[in-house]
Amino acid sequence: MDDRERIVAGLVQELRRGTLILCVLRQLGDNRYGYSLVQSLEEAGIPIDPGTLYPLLRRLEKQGLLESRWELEEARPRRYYGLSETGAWVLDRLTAEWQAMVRTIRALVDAEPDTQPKKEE
Amino acid sequence: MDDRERIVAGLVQELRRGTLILCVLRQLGDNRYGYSLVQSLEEAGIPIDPGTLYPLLRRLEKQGLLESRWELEEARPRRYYGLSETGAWVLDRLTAEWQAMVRTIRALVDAEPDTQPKKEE
DNA sequence: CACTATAATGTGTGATACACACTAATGTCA
DNA sequence: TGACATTAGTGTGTATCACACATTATAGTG
Repeated sequence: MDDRERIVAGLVQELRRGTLILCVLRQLGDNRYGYSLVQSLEEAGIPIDPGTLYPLLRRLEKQGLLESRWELEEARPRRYYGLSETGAWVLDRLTAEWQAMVRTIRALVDAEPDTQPKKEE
Repeated sequence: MDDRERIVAGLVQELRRGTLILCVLRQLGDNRYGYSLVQSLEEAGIPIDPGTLYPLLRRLEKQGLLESRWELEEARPRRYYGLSETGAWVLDRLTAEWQAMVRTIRALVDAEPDTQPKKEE
């Protein structure tokens, strides 16, 4: 309800942006179908709307990072996704970049902000 | 030149999204003008295009996180920005959310992906 | 058998924000 | 004087995410 809370919520959403792909790629180490990803990410503390995930999966497949196939034998038809070779390579690179970014930002955030406490007002 | 490199570059850019605001807010602990932010962030390993930063600053000011004033006494007129009270509050919250997010993702990324090495094919 | 919940996959739209290219002015130094 | 750095800004295109909505199929309940 607070204005400031709303601003923070927006910024947090902006922060999550992009990390979703990292998380999804990571979870696709073994084959999964969309709905199971929604659930396992939810459990991991990363809620994702199905309306966000499914287009994401299609996008990643079009880029060649994922491969999918319909599995019709089971109780319900499900579309299983798995990392392609390219996808695995990209995941490695992306993970490294993510960790570098975290270190960079930690350096900024941990830095004393008050080394020059004041200037003239 | 590689296709895969281009994909990674795009995803990294997506990762950076949102973190820019965190970094900028953090650097505004003491008053700064736009161009100096471009330079200090560059040194810190976070290059930012002036065409990205200036609209960002105006946006943050419109949201009430920043306050600015023209400084005409110096060699060149510069617009100095500083955190407002709200801005400082938001920065605290955002920093906490960021760190929580980093922990959550680390838990995902550090998890062994090969606990169930194979399924039936 | 109708009705509903839930599993499972998708589509369409709108808000937002970032990158990039561009403009424009002033100071500095060779 | 001319080139370059400094400093601030605008405008446009594109991509992503959230949200609401749609669709099919199965299982369960009265």
